[in-house]
Amino acid sequence: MAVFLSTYVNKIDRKGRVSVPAAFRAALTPVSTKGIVAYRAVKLAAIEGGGLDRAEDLSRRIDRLPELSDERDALSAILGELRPLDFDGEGRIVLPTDLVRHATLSDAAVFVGCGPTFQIWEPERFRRHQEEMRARIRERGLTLPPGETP
Amino acid sequence: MAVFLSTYVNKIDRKGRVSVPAAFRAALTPVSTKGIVAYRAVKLAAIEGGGLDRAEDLSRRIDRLPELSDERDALSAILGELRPLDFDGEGRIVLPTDLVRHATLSDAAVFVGCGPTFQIWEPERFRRHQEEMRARIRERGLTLPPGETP
DNA sequence: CCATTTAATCCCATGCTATCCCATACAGTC
DNA sequence: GACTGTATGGGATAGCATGGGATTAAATGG
Repeated sequence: MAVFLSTYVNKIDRKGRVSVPAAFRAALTPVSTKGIVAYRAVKLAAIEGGGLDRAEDLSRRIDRLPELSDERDALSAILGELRPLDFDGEGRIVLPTDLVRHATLSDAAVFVGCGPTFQIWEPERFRRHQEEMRARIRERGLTLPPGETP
Repeated sequence: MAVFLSTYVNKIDRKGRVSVPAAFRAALTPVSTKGIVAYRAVKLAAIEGGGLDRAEDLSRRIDRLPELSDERDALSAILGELRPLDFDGEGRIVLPTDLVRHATLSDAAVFVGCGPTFQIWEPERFRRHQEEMRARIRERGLTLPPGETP
């Protein structure tokens, strides 16, 4: 699966278009070179995105939850939020207005790599979020899960 | 995994390029000879770096945490900080401006081997830091744990 | 069912920046 | 003292982000 790293800031033009960073486009798997999927982040004022294959992945994972469970009902609602967004000839996407509102985007968008997914933030909001996360790691002494032990 | 040792001082040219010490490049594992990853050190005014395989490793370990968990949200913010930096034909990298600012670099960079990772410092800052660390060992009477006994 | 307006898509032009490529200096080695 | 590899500098080039029209598709109203 694709791995998104690093952070990029791109402009949103008056038509609502943004270039997806070339590095992110290059990271997409061959099955999803035509575009990405985007949806409102559940707990953050940001847009969450990933390759088109992520839709399938999410669907499969939710399908593992017990049927008729509240948990499943809630999480499967995410699937309805997924927006496939195709690139134009220059590797740009058009951000749907409701996603723009959810992330309070105006004229610039920060693309943040999160491994198998990425996030799209309003610059100032992202700066604050990043500081908060850094502080949380430092103060709570969060540590990484260990690597594989075969 | 790669092992970085010793200390090297290289110049930063007006384009922001620095040669990664040949010894460090040689220490990289075959899977990551194309470049390195760099990120702001969490507790120091320095840049931390390692092989590209380190990024994959981090991503894989964070991906083990359940999605939508607070812990994952915090730790995945680290991935956005990771900058994959490719070598040019001469083994140089270009340091992103925000990393340069974080480490207050200007025209020279000190590469310090720290085993599986390395650090990049502004020369004068590094000198002070080094003295401080030596003093801490002396004053607090810090000791090394013994080696393994198989 | 057609006409008119609106919105979305495609296509090309531009400036910038990062990347490539070659050229030089310098040091250690044989 | 010639040679190899490393560090460093600078010009040329290609890729990328961005902006603006033109063309097409969709939505709305008659």
